Amino acid sequence: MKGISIKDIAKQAGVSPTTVSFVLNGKAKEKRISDQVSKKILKIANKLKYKPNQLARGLRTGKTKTLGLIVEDIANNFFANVAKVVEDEADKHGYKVLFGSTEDNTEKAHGLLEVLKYRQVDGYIITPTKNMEKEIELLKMVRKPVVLMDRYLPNVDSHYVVVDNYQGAYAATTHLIEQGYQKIAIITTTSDQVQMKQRMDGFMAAFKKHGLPYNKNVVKRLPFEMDRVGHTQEITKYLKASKVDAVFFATNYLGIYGIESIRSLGLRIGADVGMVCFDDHDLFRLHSPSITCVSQPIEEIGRQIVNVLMKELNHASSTSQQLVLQPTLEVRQSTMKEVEPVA
Amino acid sequence: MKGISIKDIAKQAGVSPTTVSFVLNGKAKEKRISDQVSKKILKIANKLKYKPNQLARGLRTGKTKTLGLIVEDIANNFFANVAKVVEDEADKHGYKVLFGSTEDNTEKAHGLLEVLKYRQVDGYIITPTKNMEKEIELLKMVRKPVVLMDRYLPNVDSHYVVVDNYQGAYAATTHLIEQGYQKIAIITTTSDQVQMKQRMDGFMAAFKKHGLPYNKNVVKRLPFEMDRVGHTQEITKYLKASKVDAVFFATNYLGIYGIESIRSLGLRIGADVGMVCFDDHDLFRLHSPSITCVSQPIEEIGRQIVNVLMKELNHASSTSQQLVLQPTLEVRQSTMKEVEPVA
DNA sequence: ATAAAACGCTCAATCGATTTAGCCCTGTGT
DNA sequence: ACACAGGGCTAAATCGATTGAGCGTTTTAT
Repeated sequence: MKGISIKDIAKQAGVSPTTVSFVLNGKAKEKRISDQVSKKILKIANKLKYKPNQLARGLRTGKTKTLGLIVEDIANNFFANVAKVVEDEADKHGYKVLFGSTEDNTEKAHGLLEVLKYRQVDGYIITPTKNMEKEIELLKMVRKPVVLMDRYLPNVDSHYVVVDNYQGAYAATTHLIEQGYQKIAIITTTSDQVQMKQRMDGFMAAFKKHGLPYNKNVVKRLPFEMDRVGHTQEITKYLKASKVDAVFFATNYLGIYGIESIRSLGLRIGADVGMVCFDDHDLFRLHSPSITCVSQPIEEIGRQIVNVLMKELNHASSTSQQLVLQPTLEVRQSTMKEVEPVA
Repeated sequence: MKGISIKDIAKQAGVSPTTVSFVLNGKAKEKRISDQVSKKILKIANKLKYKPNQLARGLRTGKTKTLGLIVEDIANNFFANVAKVVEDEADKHGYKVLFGSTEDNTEKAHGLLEVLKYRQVDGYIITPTKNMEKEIELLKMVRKPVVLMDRYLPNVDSHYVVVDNYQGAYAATTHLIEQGYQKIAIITTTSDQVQMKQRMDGFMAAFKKHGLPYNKNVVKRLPFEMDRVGHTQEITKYLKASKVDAVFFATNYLGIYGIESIRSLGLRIGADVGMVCFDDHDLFRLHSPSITCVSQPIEEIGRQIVNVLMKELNHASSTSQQLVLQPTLEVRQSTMKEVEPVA
């Protein structure tokens, strides 16, 4: 079941494999191959539908034309959407994508990197977990392009594409305040990764700016590993105990659990408890009442990630490309104290 | 930045690369390598953290330990969730996954297959588009294991893992009828692929069984390529014109568009228009009113897909493994004519 | 005692493409 | 007439692992 190889073409054209390789790699001019021979080879290659064996090529050149995509959770709406854009864009450049989910677990992330490394992927797109500084540095050492996404590592100088988490959270919180909510809380993860920290900071900044009393009770942190039931129970418990009148959920899945929790308490979203969530979702758009959220420009995130990576793959730059894209606040019904008629 | 190769180990152990290869591939006994040498090699390999170069190995053996996953849309909730399970399971067997979305477009699917082919993936997981019969047959010819998912091709004898679309649709429709809805419609895709056809058939069978008048007006078909706006407009138009009192949406994204449409008409889901959707979604669970749906056993689908594929990769069987898993009807508020108090 | 088998390991070819070094030929300059 | 410079192409090494054939030594069988 062998495919067409460079030898087959060489044989048919009556030339050496070397010549075929030169021509097929566009080095005909540089290597002074005559036009006649070039054309003949091209024609035959076309006729035979020759496709270079990527393994052989990779073995020789060290380039596999493969990217590694390590996300937190490929089943999550945000990451799945980014993955799609990434795959699409990469494809345009002739790259394929290997993927894996970390579940925000350092061990899993480590395992994924390990595998991708000895699969010799050319570049990495990584949603880093904590304690990944060393591994990222290591990749830099071996000159493998890396683009971090969704978050970055403050102590590592690397390329990254993220959104302005601070501004997003600040705008969301300010919006809640301006809508007249008084006792506002933030529900976030236990993780102290930069994107979460920035969302916290944006939240707090809005608090300060408007002179709201800030204390540790306004923050509820929940571990990523906890399951759905655990999350909703914890959120429900917290909401019942703390008597807040609005909540900022720091990620999309927390927002989803949050909706469940608020409703299980018999409270009306918007009227009784305002809510904003970081990251959009079909669910937020269509929920009644619809959920105000900080929407990330997914298309652009994906495009830029690949963009940066391709630039690096072609000619490594000395300075890190660090893109901070602006999210948009999608104002919906969950932040209206007066209940709007359901559309 | 070369990695550790078999040669390095050979040198350190004072043996030939051949011997190292034998030992590392568990052929020590078979190839009569002494225990001392075996152990020494193993120890050195461990110390050096040797990982075989998959490219070289693949070039020689033709096995890449890579699977190709071709889905309709990786950003779709269902496929993203299956992808996650697949990646996880494949990983357990030492396989990595390359993925791509077809958008249900034959050309795109063809392109993906082409790429995966000359990337020499060992096995394929495919959500086939129409007119893929030839390509699947071709893969069979070259003895590449293929498992179809979500749907299969009636004219091709292949492995597949799907759900019982007929039963799912039958149960959903019967449920609508039993809830007292009279003018029931189905909104589906223009595609005549088997999963859609079976959902249609299940729908119609329930109609017949209960003596409901069936005519072509109860069916509305929409093309996959249409965008959100187009979909909602068309659905809205149809609902307004046809005066149905319940709708069965044949896929999750149609259901999502359907919710938008029904609401834009100012109708109450459940009370004014009952609805059921094939395939579950967070949105359906949390929507008010919550949406009754036919839920697919995603975990098991993913596990079985990999399961079947691994069996084939180890020893090709002569008969096709064709798994039809049972979906479950999740009864929720969207099929209650009396409006329940929103929880 | 001697051929045959068992041991324990290695040589070298192979997978398919890339790439360095270099061969032979023709034409130009002197 | 002779060196030298391209022009046009190829041989062979290389990437790292696998594998069929085989080589020298010792043990077993007859």
